[in-house]
Amino acid sequence: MSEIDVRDQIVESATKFFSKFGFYKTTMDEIARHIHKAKGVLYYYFKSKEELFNEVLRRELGTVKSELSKILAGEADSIVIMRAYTLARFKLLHKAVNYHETLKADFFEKYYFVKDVRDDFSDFERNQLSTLLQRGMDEGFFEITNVDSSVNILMMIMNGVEIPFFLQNKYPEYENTLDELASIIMVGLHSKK
Amino acid sequence: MSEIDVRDQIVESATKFFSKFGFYKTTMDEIARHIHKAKGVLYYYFKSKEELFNEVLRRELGTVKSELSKILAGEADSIVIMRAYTLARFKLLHKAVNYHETLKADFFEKYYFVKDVRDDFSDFERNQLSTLLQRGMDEGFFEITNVDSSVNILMMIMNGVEIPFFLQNKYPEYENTLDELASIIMVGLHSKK
DNA sequence: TAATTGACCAATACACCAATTGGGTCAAAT
DNA sequence: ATTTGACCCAATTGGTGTATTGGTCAATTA
Repeated sequence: MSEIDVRDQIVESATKFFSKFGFYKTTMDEIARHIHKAKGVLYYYFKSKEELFNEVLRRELGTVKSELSKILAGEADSIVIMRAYTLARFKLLHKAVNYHETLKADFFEKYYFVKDVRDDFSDFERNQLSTLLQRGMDEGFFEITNVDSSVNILMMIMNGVEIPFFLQNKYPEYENTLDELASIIMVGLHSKK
Repeated sequence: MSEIDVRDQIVESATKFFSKFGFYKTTMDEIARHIHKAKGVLYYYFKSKEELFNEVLRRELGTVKSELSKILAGEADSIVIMRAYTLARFKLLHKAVNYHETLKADFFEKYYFVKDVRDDFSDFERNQLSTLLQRGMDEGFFEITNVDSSVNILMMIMNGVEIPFFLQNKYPEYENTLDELASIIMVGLHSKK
Protein backbone atom coordinates (compact mmCIF):
# COMPACT_ATOMS: atom_id res chain seq x y z
CA MET A 1 0.00 0.00 0.00
CA SER A 2 2.58 2.51 1.10
CA GLU A 3 4.65 1.00 -1.70
CA ILE A 4 3.21 3.59 -4.01
CA ASP A 5 5.43 6.59 -4.02
CA VAL A 6 3.43 9.31 -2.35
CA ARG A 7 5.51 12.06 -3.83
CA ASP A 8 4.60 10.81 -7.28
CA GLN A 9 0.94 10.63 -6.35
CA ILE A 10 1.08 14.22 -5.23
CA VAL A 11 2.72 15.39 -8.42
CA GLU A 12 0.23 13.49 -10.53
CA SER A 13 -2.69 14.91 -8.65
CA ALA A 14 -1.20 18.38 -8.81
CA THR A 15 -0.65 17.99 -12.55
CA LYS A 16 -4.31 17.17 -13.03
CA PHE A 17 -5.49 20.23 -11.16
CA PHE A 18 -2.90 22.70 -12.37
CA SER A 19 -3.51 21.63 -15.95
CA LYS A 20 -7.22 22.14 -15.61
CA PHE A 21 -7.48 25.19 -13.38
CA GLY A 22 -4.07 26.83 -13.43
CA PHE A 23 -1.88 27.75 -10.51
CA TYR A 24 -4.09 30.20 -8.67
CA LYS A 25 -7.41 28.41 -9.00
CA THR A 26 -5.95 25.21 -7.65
CA THR A 27 -5.82 24.74 -3.88
CA MET A 28 -3.40 22.60 -1.97
CA ASP A 29 -6.33 21.08 -0.14
CA GLU A 30 -7.96 19.68 -3.24
CA ILE A 31 -4.69 18.26 -4.47
CA ALA A 32 -4.40 16.44 -1.14
CA ARG A 33 -8.04 15.35 -0.93
CA HIS A 34 -7.81 13.84 -4.38
CA ILE A 35 -5.28 11.30 -3.11
CA HIS A 36 -7.11 10.90 0.20
CA LYS A 37 -4.42 12.54 2.24
CA ALA A 38 -4.27 15.45 4.60
CA LYS A 39 -3.03 18.72 3.24
CA GLY A 40 -0.11 18.69 5.63
CA VAL A 41 1.52 15.79 3.83
CA LEU A 42 2.12 17.95 0.79
CA TYR A 43 4.41 20.03 2.93
CA TYR A 44 6.31 16.98 3.97
CA TYR A 45 7.38 16.46 0.36
CA PHE A 46 7.33 20.00 -0.97
CA LYS A 47 8.20 23.13 0.84
CA SER A 48 5.58 25.27 -0.91
CA LYS A 49 2.86 25.39 -3.51
CA GLU A 50 5.24 27.16 -5.84
CA GLU A 51 7.80 24.41 -5.53
CA LEU A 52 5.15 21.83 -6.27
CA PHE A 53 4.10 23.73 -9.37
CA ASN A 54 7.70 23.94 -10.41
CA GLU A 55 8.03 20.19 -10.10
CA VAL A 56 4.97 19.72 -12.30
CA LEU A 57 6.49 22.10 -14.82
CA ARG A 58 9.84 20.40 -14.63
CA ARG A 59 8.27 17.09 -15.59
CA GLU A 60 6.15 18.62 -18.32
CA LEU A 61 9.13 20.32 -19.92
CA GLY A 62 11.27 17.30 -19.19
CA THR A 63 9.10 15.30 -21.56
CA VAL A 64 9.41 17.99 -24.18
CA LYS A 65 13.16 18.14 -23.78
CA SER A 66 13.60 14.40 -24.04
CA GLU A 67 11.44 14.20 -27.15
CA LEU A 68 13.38 17.01 -28.72
CA SER A 69 16.66 15.40 -27.70
CA LYS A 70 15.68 12.27 -29.59
CA ILE A 71 15.21 14.33 -32.73
CA LEU A 72 18.45 16.19 -32.23
CA ALA A 73 20.34 12.95 -31.76
CA GLY A 74 19.21 11.72 -35.17
CA GLU A 75 21.53 10.70 -37.95
CA ALA A 76 19.98 12.85 -40.65
CA ASP A 77 21.35 16.05 -42.15
CA SER A 78 21.30 19.02 -39.86
CA ILE A 79 18.78 20.62 -42.22
CA VAL A 80 16.39 17.75 -41.85
CA ILE A 81 16.86 17.78 -38.11
CA MET A 82 16.32 21.49 -37.90
CA ARG A 83 13.02 21.23 -39.71
CA ALA A 84 11.88 18.32 -37.58
CA TYR A 85 12.94 20.18 -34.46
CA THR A 86 10.92 23.26 -35.35
CA LEU A 87 7.76 21.33 -36.04
CA ALA A 88 8.09 19.11 -33.00
CA ARG A 89 8.97 21.98 -30.71
CA PHE A 90 5.70 23.74 -31.29
CA LYS A 91 3.62 20.61 -31.39
CA LEU A 92 5.03 19.50 -28.06
CA LEU A 93 4.82 22.88 -26.40
CA HIS A 94 1.28 23.22 -27.61
CA LYS A 95 0.33 20.34 -25.38
CA ALA A 96 2.36 21.61 -22.43
CA VAL A 97 -0.49 23.55 -20.87
CA ASN A 98 1.29 24.38 -17.63
CA TYR A 99 4.11 25.88 -19.62
CA HIS A 100 1.56 28.17 -21.22
CA GLU A 101 0.78 29.64 -17.85
CA THR A 102 4.41 30.55 -17.37
CA LEU A 103 4.24 32.74 -20.46
CA LYS A 104 2.15 35.12 -18.43
CA ALA A 105 5.17 35.73 -16.24
CA ASP A 106 6.26 38.48 -18.58
CA PHE A 107 3.05 40.39 -17.98
CA PHE A 108 2.08 39.68 -14.44
CA GLU A 109 4.53 40.01 -11.62
CA LYS A 110 2.72 37.21 -9.81
CA TYR A 111 4.49 34.56 -11.83
CA TYR A 112 8.04 35.40 -10.89
CA PHE A 113 8.53 31.98 -9.30
CA VAL A 114 8.55 30.11 -12.61
CA LYS A 115 11.71 31.88 -13.72
CA ASP A 116 14.00 28.98 -12.97
CA VAL A 117 12.12 26.41 -15.01
CA ARG A 118 11.74 28.80 -17.91
CA ASP A 119 15.39 29.71 -17.84
CA ASP A 120 16.26 26.06 -17.77
CA PHE A 121 14.31 25.39 -20.92
CA SER A 122 15.78 28.45 -22.58
CA ASP A 123 19.28 27.28 -21.76
CA PHE A 124 18.50 23.83 -23.09
CA GLU A 125 17.22 25.24 -26.33
CA ARG A 126 20.05 27.70 -26.74
CA ASN A 127 22.61 24.94 -26.26
CA GLN A 128 20.89 22.54 -28.60
CA LEU A 129 20.45 25.09 -31.33
CA SER A 130 24.04 26.24 -31.00
CA THR A 131 25.26 22.70 -31.37
CA LEU A 132 22.96 22.07 -34.28
CA LEU A 133 23.94 25.23 -36.14
CA GLN A 134 27.60 24.55 -35.54
CA ARG A 135 27.16 21.03 -36.84
CA GLY A 136 25.30 22.39 -39.84
CA MET A 137 28.24 24.63 -40.59
CA ASP A 138 30.73 21.81 -40.23
CA GLU A 139 28.65 19.73 -42.60
CA GLY A 140 28.55 22.61 -45.03
CA PHE A 141 24.79 23.05 -44.91
CA PHE A 142 24.75 26.37 -43.13
CA GLU A 143 26.94 29.32 -43.74
CA ILE A 144 26.61 31.81 -40.95
CA THR A 145 29.02 34.41 -39.76
CA ASN A 146 28.04 34.27 -36.12
CA VAL A 147 26.43 31.22 -34.57
CA ASP A 148 25.46 32.92 -31.33
CA SER A 149 23.79 35.72 -33.12
CA SER A 150 21.84 33.36 -35.36
CA VAL A 151 20.75 31.37 -32.35
CA ASN A 152 19.57 34.58 -30.76
CA ILE A 153 17.41 35.33 -33.74
CA LEU A 154 15.98 31.85 -33.87
CA MET A 155 15.13 32.08 -30.20
CA MET A 156 13.64 35.52 -30.71
CA ILE A 157 11.34 34.18 -33.40
CA MET A 158 10.43 31.03 -31.54
CA ASN A 159 9.79 32.74 -28.24
CA GLY A 160 8.04 35.59 -29.96
CA VAL A 161 5.34 33.51 -31.54
CA GLU A 162 4.65 31.56 -28.37
CA ILE A 163 2.30 34.13 -26.95
CA PRO A 164 0.13 34.41 -30.05
CA PHE A 165 0.31 30.66 -30.50
CA PHE A 166 -0.44 29.43 -27.02
CA LEU A 167 -2.09 32.25 -25.15
CA GLN A 168 -4.11 33.58 -28.04
CA ASN A 169 -4.73 30.13 -29.43
CA LYS A 170 -3.46 30.85 -32.90
CA TYR A 171 -1.42 27.67 -33.05
CA PRO A 172 -4.04 25.65 -34.92
CA GLU A 173 -4.36 28.42 -37.46
CA TYR A 174 -0.62 28.50 -38.09
CA GLU A 175 0.26 24.86 -37.60
CA ASN A 176 0.29 24.00 -41.28
CA THR A 177 2.50 26.96 -42.18
CA LEU A 178 5.18 25.96 -39.70
CA ASP A 179 6.73 23.77 -42.32
CA GLU A 180 7.17 26.76 -44.55
CA LEU A 181 8.52 28.81 -41.69
CA ALA A 182 11.09 26.10 -41.18
CA SER A 183 11.89 26.23 -44.88
CA ILE A 184 12.51 29.94 -44.83
CA ILE A 185 14.74 29.63 -41.81
CA MET A 186 16.56 26.70 -43.37
CA VAL A 187 17.23 28.50 -46.60
CA GLY A 188 17.97 31.64 -44.63
CA LEU A 189 20.78 29.89 -42.83
CA HIS A 190 21.89 28.15 -45.96
CA SER A 191 25.03 29.01 -47.76
CA LYS A 192 24.57 31.11 -50.87
CA LYS A 193 27.27 28.86 -52.24
CA MET B 1 -9.43 82.82 -32.47
CA SER B 2 -11.83 80.19 -33.58
CA GLU B 3 -9.58 79.95 -36.61
CA ILE B 4 -7.58 77.28 -34.86
CA ASP B 5 -9.11 73.97 -35.63
CA VAL B 6 -10.54 72.80 -32.35
CA ARG B 7 -10.75 69.22 -33.50
CA ASP B 8 -7.02 69.24 -34.04
CA GLN B 9 -6.41 70.78 -30.66
CA ILE B 10 -8.44 68.05 -29.07
CA VAL B 11 -6.56 65.32 -30.85
CA GLU B 12 -3.23 66.87 -29.93
CA SER B 13 -4.20 67.17 -26.31
CA ALA B 14 -5.57 63.65 -26.31
CA THR B 15 -2.37 62.37 -27.88
CA LYS B 16 -0.34 63.93 -25.07
CA PHE B 17 -2.41 62.32 -22.35
CA PHE B 18 -2.99 58.96 -23.99
CA SER B 19 0.72 58.66 -24.76
CA LYS B 20 1.64 59.38 -21.19
CA PHE B 21 -1.08 57.67 -19.19
CA GLY B 22 -2.76 55.27 -21.58
CA PHE B 23 -6.41 54.97 -22.41
CA TYR B 24 -7.89 54.16 -19.04
CA LYS B 25 -5.85 56.52 -16.90
CA THR B 26 -6.72 59.46 -19.11
CA THR B 27 -9.98 61.31 -18.47
CA MET B 28 -12.00 63.23 -21.00
CA ASP B 29 -12.11 66.11 -18.54
CA GLU B 30 -8.35 66.57 -18.40
CA ILE B 31 -8.08 66.44 -22.17
CA ALA B 32 -10.64 69.23 -22.32
CA ARG B 33 -9.17 71.31 -19.49
CA HIS B 34 -5.78 71.20 -21.16
CA ILE B 35 -7.15 73.21 -24.07
CA HIS B 36 -9.31 75.38 -21.78
CA LYS B 37 -12.55 73.99 -23.01
CA ALA B 38 -15.50 72.30 -21.39
CA LYS B 39 -15.67 68.56 -21.55
CA GLY B 40 -18.87 68.71 -23.56
CA VAL B 41 -17.08 70.09 -26.59
CA LEU B 42 -15.20 66.83 -27.01
CA TYR B 43 -18.51 65.20 -27.66
CA TYR B 44 -19.32 67.75 -30.31
CA TYR B 45 -16.37 66.50 -32.35
CA PHE B 46 -16.15 62.89 -31.25
CA LYS B 47 -18.95 60.61 -30.35
CA SER B 48 -17.04 58.80 -27.61
CA LYS B 49 -13.73 58.46 -25.81
CA GLU B 50 -13.06 55.33 -27.77
CA GLU B 51 -13.52 57.14 -31.05
CA LEU B 52 -11.15 59.85 -29.92
CA PHE B 53 -8.54 57.27 -29.03
CA ASN B 54 -9.03 55.67 -32.39
CA GLU B 55 -8.37 58.98 -34.07
CA VAL B 56 -5.16 59.37 -32.11
CA LEU B 57 -4.15 55.89 -33.14
CA ARG B 58 -5.09 56.51 -36.73
CA ARG B 59 -2.73 59.47 -36.88
CA GLU B 60 0.03 57.65 -35.08
CA LEU B 61 -0.11 54.69 -37.43
CA GLY B 62 -0.71 57.02 -40.34
CA THR B 63 2.74 58.44 -39.79
CA VAL B 64 4.21 54.97 -39.65
CA LYS B 65 2.42 53.94 -42.81
CA SER B 66 3.54 56.98 -44.75
CA GLU B 67 7.14 56.54 -43.67
CA LEU B 68 7.02 52.90 -44.68
CA SER B 69 5.36 53.79 -47.95
CA LYS B 70 8.27 56.05 -48.79
CA ILE B 71 10.65 53.17 -48.33
CA LEU B 72 8.49 50.81 -50.34
CA ALA B 73 8.28 53.30 -53.18
CA GLY B 74 12.07 53.34 -53.51
CA GLU B 75 13.94 52.47 -56.63
CA ALA B 76 16.30 49.96 -55.08
CA ASP B 77 16.23 46.20 -55.40
CA SER B 78 13.39 44.49 -53.61
CA ILE B 79 15.95 42.89 -51.35
CA VAL B 80 17.33 46.22 -50.26
CA ILE B 81 13.84 47.54 -49.74
CA MET B 82 12.80 44.53 -47.76
CA ARG B 83 15.70 44.97 -45.38
CA ALA B 84 15.06 48.68 -45.00
CA TYR B 85 11.39 47.99 -44.44
CA THR B 86 12.05 45.51 -41.66
CA LEU B 87 14.38 47.81 -39.78
CA ALA B 88 12.18 50.86 -40.21
CA ARG B 89 9.03 49.01 -39.29
CA PHE B 90 10.27 48.16 -35.84
CA LYS B 91 12.01 51.46 -35.27
CA LEU B 92 8.84 53.35 -36.12
CA LEU B 93 6.50 51.09 -34.20
CA HIS B 94 8.81 51.32 -31.23
CA LYS B 95 7.98 55.00 -30.98
CA ALA B 96 4.25 54.46 -31.54
CA VAL B 97 3.39 54.19 -27.89
CA ASN B 98 -0.36 54.23 -28.32
CA TYR B 99 -0.07 51.35 -30.72
CA HIS B 100 1.66 49.44 -27.95
CA GLU B 101 -1.45 49.69 -25.86
CA THR B 102 -3.47 48.05 -28.60
CA LEU B 103 -1.29 44.98 -28.32
CA LYS B 104 -2.98 44.28 -25.06
CA ALA B 105 -6.20 43.76 -26.96
CA ASP B 106 -5.30 40.13 -27.40
CA PHE B 107 -5.18 39.60 -23.67
CA PHE B 108 -7.76 41.88 -22.21
CA GLU B 109 -11.25 42.01 -23.58
CA LYS B 110 -11.41 45.67 -22.62
CA TYR B 111 -9.54 46.72 -25.73
CA TYR B 112 -11.92 45.36 -28.32
CA PHE B 113 -12.56 48.86 -29.68
CA VAL B 114 -9.12 49.18 -31.27
CA LYS B 115 -9.80 46.31 -33.64
CA ASP B 116 -10.52 48.51 -36.63
CA VAL B 117 -7.29 50.46 -36.50
CA ARG B 118 -5.26 47.35 -35.92
CA ASP B 119 -6.93 45.55 -38.78
CA ASP B 120 -6.29 48.53 -40.97
CA PHE B 121 -2.59 48.40 -40.26
CA SER B 122 -2.52 44.66 -40.78
CA ASP B 123 -4.21 45.04 -44.13
CA PHE B 124 -1.78 47.74 -45.13
CA GLU B 125 1.18 45.59 -44.22
CA ARG B 126 -0.20 42.47 -45.86
CA ASN B 127 -0.79 44.36 -49.10
CA GLN B 128 2.58 46.02 -49.09
CA LEU B 129 4.45 42.83 -48.36
CA SER B 130 2.51 40.94 -51.01
CA THR B 131 3.37 43.55 -53.59
CA LEU B 132 6.99 43.58 -52.50
CA LEU B 133 7.38 39.82 -52.57
CA GLN B 134 5.69 39.62 -55.93
CA ARG B 135 7.98 42.30 -57.25
CA GLY B 136 10.95 40.45 -55.79
CA MET B 137 9.88 37.36 -57.71
CA ASP B 138 9.43 39.28 -60.93
CA GLU B 139 12.88 40.73 -60.51
CA GLY B 140 14.25 37.29 -59.87
CA PHE B 141 15.42 38.02 -56.35
CA PHE B 142 12.93 35.82 -54.56
CA GLU B 143 11.80 32.39 -55.48
CA ILE B 144 8.78 31.41 -53.52
CA THR B 145 6.09 28.94 -54.32
CA ASN B 146 3.27 30.77 -52.62
CA VAL B 147 3.37 34.50 -52.02
CA ASP B 148 0.37 34.58 -49.69
CA SER B 149 1.79 31.88 -47.55
CA SER B 150 5.17 33.60 -47.30
CA VAL B 151 3.47 36.85 -46.39
CA ASN B 152 1.59 35.00 -43.68
CA ILE B 153 4.82 33.78 -42.21
CA LEU B 154 6.46 37.17 -42.35
CA MET B 155 3.47 38.66 -40.60
CA MET B 156 3.48 35.88 -38.06
CA ILE B 157 7.09 36.62 -37.21
CA MET B 158 6.69 40.38 -37.18
CA ASN B 159 3.52 40.36 -35.13
CA GLY B 160 4.89 37.68 -32.89
CA VAL B 161 7.88 39.64 -31.70
CA GLU B 162 5.89 42.79 -31.08
CA ILE B 163 4.78 41.77 -27.63
CA PRO B 164 8.26 40.91 -26.38
CA PHE B 165 9.64 43.96 -28.12
CA PHE B 166 7.18 46.61 -27.11
CA LEU B 167 5.34 45.35 -24.07
CA GLN B 168 8.28 43.63 -22.46
CA ASN B 169 10.71 46.27 -23.62
CA LYS B 170 13.11 43.92 -25.31
CA TYR B 171 13.37 46.05 -28.41
CA PRO B 172 16.57 47.83 -27.36
CA GLU B 173 18.16 44.50 -26.60
CA TYR B 174 17.31 43.11 -30.03
CA GLU B 175 17.56 46.22 -32.13
CA ASN B 176 21.04 45.51 -33.41
CA THR B 177 20.20 41.95 -34.39
CA LEU B 178 17.28 43.05 -36.54
CA ASP B 179 19.63 43.48 -39.43
CA GLU B 180 20.61 39.88 -39.18
CA LEU B 181 17.00 38.82 -38.86
CA ALA B 182 16.36 40.68 -42.08
CA SER B 183 19.30 38.87 -43.65
CA ILE B 184 17.99 35.49 -42.71
CA ILE B 185 14.58 36.33 -44.07
CA MET B 186 16.09 37.75 -47.22
CA VAL B 187 18.20 34.73 -47.89
CA GLY B 188 15.29 32.56 -46.81
CA LEU B 189 13.18 33.99 -49.56
CA HIS B 190 16.03 33.98 -51.98
CA SER B 191 16.20 31.67 -54.90
CA LYS B 192 18.62 28.79 -54.51
CA LYS B 193 19.45 29.59 -58.11
C1' DT C 1 12.02 6.69 12.35
C1' DA C 2 9.39 7.99 8.56
C1' DA C 3 5.04 9.37 7.35
C1' DT C 4 0.59 11.33 8.30
C1' DT C 5 -2.92 13.88 10.63
C1' DG C 6 -5.91 17.75 11.70
C1' DA C 7 -6.24 21.67 14.45
C1' DC C 8 -4.43 26.07 14.14
C1' DC C 9 -2.40 30.65 12.48
C1' DA C 10 -1.74 34.55 9.54
C1' DA C 11 -2.15 36.51 5.25
C1' DT C 12 -4.59 36.95 1.26
C1' DA C 13 -8.77 36.95 -1.37
C1' DC C 14 -13.47 37.99 -1.52
C1' DA C 15 -18.07 39.83 -0.89
C1' DC C 16 -20.34 43.80 0.28
C1' DC C 17 -21.54 48.66 0.88
C1' DA C 18 -20.72 53.76 0.54
C1' DA C 19 -18.62 57.42 -1.73
C1' DT C 20 -16.53 59.15 -5.73
C1' DT C 21 -15.17 59.26 -10.34
C1' DG C 22 -15.79 59.85 -14.96
C1' DG C 23 -18.12 58.97 -19.57
C1' DG C 24 -21.77 60.80 -21.75
C1' DT C 25 -26.17 64.01 -22.42
C1' DC C 26 -28.55 68.18 -23.11
C1' DA C 27 -30.97 72.62 -22.71
C1' DA C 28 -29.32 77.05 -22.60
C1' DA C 29 -25.93 80.53 -23.90
C1' DT C 30 -22.65 82.54 -27.07
C1' DA D 1 -22.15 76.44 -35.43
C1' DT D 2 -19.91 76.09 -31.24
C1' DT D 3 -19.44 75.99 -26.35
C1' DT D 4 -20.88 75.66 -21.67
C1' DG D 5 -21.75 73.53 -17.20
C1' DA D 6 -25.12 71.32 -14.69
C1' DC D 7 -26.77 66.84 -14.58
C1' DC D 8 -27.30 61.61 -14.95
C1' DC D 9 -25.88 57.09 -13.95
C1' DA D 10 -22.89 53.18 -14.59
C1' DA D 11 -18.63 51.83 -13.11
C1' DT D 12 -14.77 52.28 -10.20
C1' DT D 13 -12.62 52.96 -5.76
C1' DG D 14 -11.85 52.58 -0.92
C1' DG D 15 -12.89 50.62 3.24
C1' DT D 16 -14.56 46.71 6.20
C1' DG D 17 -15.66 42.40 7.85
C1' DT D 18 -15.73 37.48 6.57
C1' DA D 19 -14.16 33.35 4.26
C1' DT D 20 -10.56 30.96 2.00
C1' DT D 21 -6.27 29.10 1.72
C1' DG D 22 -1.15 28.60 2.04
C1' DG D 23 1.62 27.10 5.49
C1' DT D 24 3.05 25.28 10.46
C1' DC D 25 3.39 21.98 14.04
C1' DA D 26 2.66 19.00 18.06
C1' DA D 27 0.58 14.76 18.41
C1' DT D 28 -0.29 10.19 16.29
C1' DT D 29 0.30 6.19 13.52
C1' DA D 30 2.56 2.29 11.31
